Amino acid sequence: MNKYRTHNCSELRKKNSSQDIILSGWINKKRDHGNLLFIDLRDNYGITQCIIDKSNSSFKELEKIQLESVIKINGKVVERSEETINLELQTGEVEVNIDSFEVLGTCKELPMPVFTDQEYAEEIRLKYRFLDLRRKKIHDNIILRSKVISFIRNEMFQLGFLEFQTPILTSSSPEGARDFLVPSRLNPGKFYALPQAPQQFKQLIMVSGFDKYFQIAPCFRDEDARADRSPGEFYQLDLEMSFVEQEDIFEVVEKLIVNVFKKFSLKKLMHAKFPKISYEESMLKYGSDKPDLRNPLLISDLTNIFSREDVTFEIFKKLVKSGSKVRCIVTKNTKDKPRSFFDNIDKWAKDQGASGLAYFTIEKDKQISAKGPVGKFFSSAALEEIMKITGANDGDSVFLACGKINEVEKITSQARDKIANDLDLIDKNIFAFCWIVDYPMFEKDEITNKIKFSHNPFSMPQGNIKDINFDEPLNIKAYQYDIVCNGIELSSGAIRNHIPELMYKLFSIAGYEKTQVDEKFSGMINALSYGAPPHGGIAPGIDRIVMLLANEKNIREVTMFPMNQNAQDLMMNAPSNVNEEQLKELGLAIKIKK
RNA sequence: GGGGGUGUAGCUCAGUUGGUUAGAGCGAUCGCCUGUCACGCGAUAGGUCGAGGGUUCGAGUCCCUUCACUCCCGCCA
Repeated sequence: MNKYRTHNCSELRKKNSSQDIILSGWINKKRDHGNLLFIDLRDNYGITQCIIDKSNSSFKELEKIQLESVIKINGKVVERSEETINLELQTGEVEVNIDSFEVLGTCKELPMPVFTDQEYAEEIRLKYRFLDLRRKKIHDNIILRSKVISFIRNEMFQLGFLEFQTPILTSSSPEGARDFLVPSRLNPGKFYALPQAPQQFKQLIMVSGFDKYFQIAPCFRDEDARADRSPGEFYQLDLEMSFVEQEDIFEVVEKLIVNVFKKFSLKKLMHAKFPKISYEESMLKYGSDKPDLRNPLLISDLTNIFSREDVTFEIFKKLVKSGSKVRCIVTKNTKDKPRSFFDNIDKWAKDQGASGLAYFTIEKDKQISAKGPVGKFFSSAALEEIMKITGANDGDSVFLACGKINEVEKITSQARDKIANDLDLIDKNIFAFCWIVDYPMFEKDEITNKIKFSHNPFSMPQGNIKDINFDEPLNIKAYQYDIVCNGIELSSGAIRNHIPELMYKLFSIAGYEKTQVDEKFSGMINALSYGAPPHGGIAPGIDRIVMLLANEKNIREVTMFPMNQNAQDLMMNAPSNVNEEQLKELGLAIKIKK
């Protein structure tokens, strides 16, 4: 028999009555009646109420033990009387009469309470993460994470995938995020990089003939944090398949995602089959390549309206003439909303750094007219045209933004969220998935005006390779795709370019010489010239999937030991200084800019 | 790198127009209490009001600087 326990803290039931048992756990709560003491004993599995009174010689001693100390209890299970049953506990029909106890681990005065629903500052939570993790909600989130990952593993094995590990110490690559670097002792002055993703390795696995690979892969990117983005490291379900087309990947991943979300959440899926939206359409209708499809508001383009004679909104007309775009959002039946509703949105837009959102409300008397600050600039014929384009009716309002295309896309995208939240249009009990497809292979860098890869440089361009017009690279689309759920980018993938000549060609468009490609991607470009199968894959973000399933807005709520926003681990004190000896061995000197 | 929010007891927070000795709940310590499950009652301890500077007869409160945490922009193929 185990010396610490015969049962865990959620096991005991009526049928155990009058058994002598041993429990071990943390003191969750004490209720001290002076001559009678209740102790809620907690472990990973649950809570059991234990009881002792002054007739027991260890009563006084137990009374004084701190909450969150770990104790072992020898006692007898007894049925509770009818009126003292606690239905909120799984073990609530019984309790344990304590015979004797032993302290296994004492607890100092707590820096923060453990048994409470109260929220408290993240700084202290992270510093005492081991206490924070005892609290029910986050404890359950972490257990959920474990279950989701093991479920995914099983599904992947059943689908015929093999799990492989890939190196953590690898080489730095151009393109993409900032690398974390690790100095090499044996090769002074040289550095390893932590992988931003096992991208090249998984392609090499395909070249090696393994056909279907997956890994719950740690990925490292030295970029600034967001609520849904850990600084430093995160996990992807990295997968790759040989001899596949885009649709084959979609089928596998969509099935997997649907199974995971159905198993671990009660929320409904908005679409049984994920809709496919082209990048271009998404940017137009949602202003973003990660649209929240729960949000019914759509964006329309009204640029052409502003070249009409009967529209006299001169500020916009002038901007349109010099190449600006006008986009709008229509809100249904908002004619009776108070002025403050509209002005708040305009003010909010200005706070976001935009020049504001003009608005009017469509009214119909004998003919169509527009009310509101800029309503007078539109003739009824122009308004009818706007109604045709946007599907607006009388009683609806139109919010307008004008500016360079990127600016307009950004502000209308944010305004979609803002207005939908203000009007409470988003159903929180739904998961709305979609595929974003047909990404452009290249884009123009705003600042340098140079052509660069818009996503993954290893993606396969669309169309027949002989027919691709490389002279207009901005028109080349790629077999590149994302999964988006509720406005969160869940994964990104592509059919890969496995043809070395084509790879050189594309890299040359992005300004890389052949020799540079050979040097930077030596492992892969070399491998592709020894018989590479057509292949493709995708990498859903594990942390974000669990975040959605746990209904959390912050990724740290589903991460066991997260770093803070400045990429510091407050519990382990990382990053930290190293001593001279270590630096010397690596041939490094510290030069801190002030 | 830039913008917003927050910072008062171990924890969560209140603190009026700038005015006496900065308060409450939880926690801690001590005492009372034999059926609680957020047990109850009483008492005690606990404060660099994030830090520095300024205005003022007087600053938790007003001004300037700065630090920490957080949210957002940039960034994240």
